Amino acid sequence: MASILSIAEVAAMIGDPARANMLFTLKDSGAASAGDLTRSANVAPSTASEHLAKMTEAGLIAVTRSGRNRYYRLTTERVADVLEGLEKVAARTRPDGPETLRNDEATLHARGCGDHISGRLGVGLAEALIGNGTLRHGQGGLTVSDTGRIALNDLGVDVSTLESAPRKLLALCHDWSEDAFHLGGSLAGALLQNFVSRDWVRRNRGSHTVLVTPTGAAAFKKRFGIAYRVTA
Amino acid sequence: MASILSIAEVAAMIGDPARANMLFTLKDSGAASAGDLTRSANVAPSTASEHLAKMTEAGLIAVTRSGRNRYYRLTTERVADVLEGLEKVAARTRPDGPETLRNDEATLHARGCGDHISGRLGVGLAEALIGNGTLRHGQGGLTVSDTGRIALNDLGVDVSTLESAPRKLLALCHDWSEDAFHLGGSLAGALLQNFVSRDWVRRNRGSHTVLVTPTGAAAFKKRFGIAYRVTA
DNA sequence: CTAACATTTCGGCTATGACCGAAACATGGC
DNA sequence: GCCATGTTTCGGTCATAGCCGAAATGTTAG
Repeated sequence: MASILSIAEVAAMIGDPARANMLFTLKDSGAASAGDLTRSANVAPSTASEHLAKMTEAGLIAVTRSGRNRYYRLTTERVADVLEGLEKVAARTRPDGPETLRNDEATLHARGCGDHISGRLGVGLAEALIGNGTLRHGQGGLTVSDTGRIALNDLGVDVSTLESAPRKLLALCHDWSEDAFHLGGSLAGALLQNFVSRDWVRRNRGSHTVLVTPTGAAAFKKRFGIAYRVTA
Repeated sequence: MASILSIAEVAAMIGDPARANMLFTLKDSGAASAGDLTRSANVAPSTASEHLAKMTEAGLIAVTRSGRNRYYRLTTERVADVLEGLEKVAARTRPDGPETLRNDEATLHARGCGDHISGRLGVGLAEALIGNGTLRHGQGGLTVSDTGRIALNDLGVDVSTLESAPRKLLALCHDWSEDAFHLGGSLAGALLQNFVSRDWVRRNRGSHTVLVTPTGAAAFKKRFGIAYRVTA
């Protein structure tokens, strides 16, 4: 019979988004290297290493070495069972958790020229990506720079694939709500898919709006300098 | 499909010892009042109220009112399932968790006159209970004072029941390890049972020693002024 | 109506955990 | 042997969660 304290410690191990991400990656894939899990959780290697050490020490995961790589896996099926159980419980509680940003801070909608990210996120993204050189505003319109191509690929957006499609890659559209220009085109759509898969934003069913999560707000601020305030 | 973030939030809800205590109390008993859960978790009413509000908001528990009491219960069987799963996982990981106090700081053993709590805990308890008036050192030996009786009952130790048993209620025995007197008798045994159930101490299998947990160290310091240092 | 009980709210305090960059260490490829 | 890659360690920063007491609020018993 485990004590309340040790049970709480196991739950707390799962109770961090980065660690939870890693645990689910391991549940789904069976095993993964420290590098894989670092990218999956989107944290610094040092952060990932510390989390992996904690989960190993807590007995949730086990490690084997293969060359320079360390491969991790869940220690038992019971750990996987707990993750599934938590997933079921989480699915039945409030879908956006106790703390969310307000609804109308980012919108997604489809128009003639493809997906758009409007609102503060879309405008902020447009400004950030032009400002940091990812996108270039040239004579031929908006284009992706060479270094920008690499950065977007690192983020998980394959620019070449998007370019070979018939849809327009990039567009700047006037955003009446922010009185500025926001991002449109298939790149905007791909970015948004990426943000959804990272749980930076969540789609609102039956609406074009998306919800920026606290994790997303932190990521947008850090990566793109887009500031959001947590609201009640 | 719940997001990683919402799953981590559910797990984090369980990942606090006070909240976990309340959740398990509800799992075992079906329903309990806020006051019951406050005592169970051994926190201040304000702390308990805040925890209950969080778990309610997170969808883990639900509340109904009856007069001045608020009664809580788990919202679904899935929550109970997760708690059981966590219990199984915790039972198979390191039983004393990543951080414990050293083994030899308290010992429990049975002698001719009944249970003893020796070592620092036993000596500290004896001193504290005499010092705060719970126990009186009179001509008839060591006795429980009237106010001490109430205090012990509040702690969950039923002194009357112990007194009606044939075993010796109280004894002071010389503790060679601390060169002082420690507590013995059925009251010592009942206190120790109480501490185990609160996860303030844990028995070491195959040994008379017990382990003082960080929670226990905090409680002993606060309630009895017995200082422990957390060790590696 | 008042006192007692149950519970909540709020402001404040403190410990701690997550995060990271830089440096160090381990391993493999050339 | 050197360089690149993967990973860990360590010192430091900062946000936040848990805790509480005091006061406030709600309900009931007398």
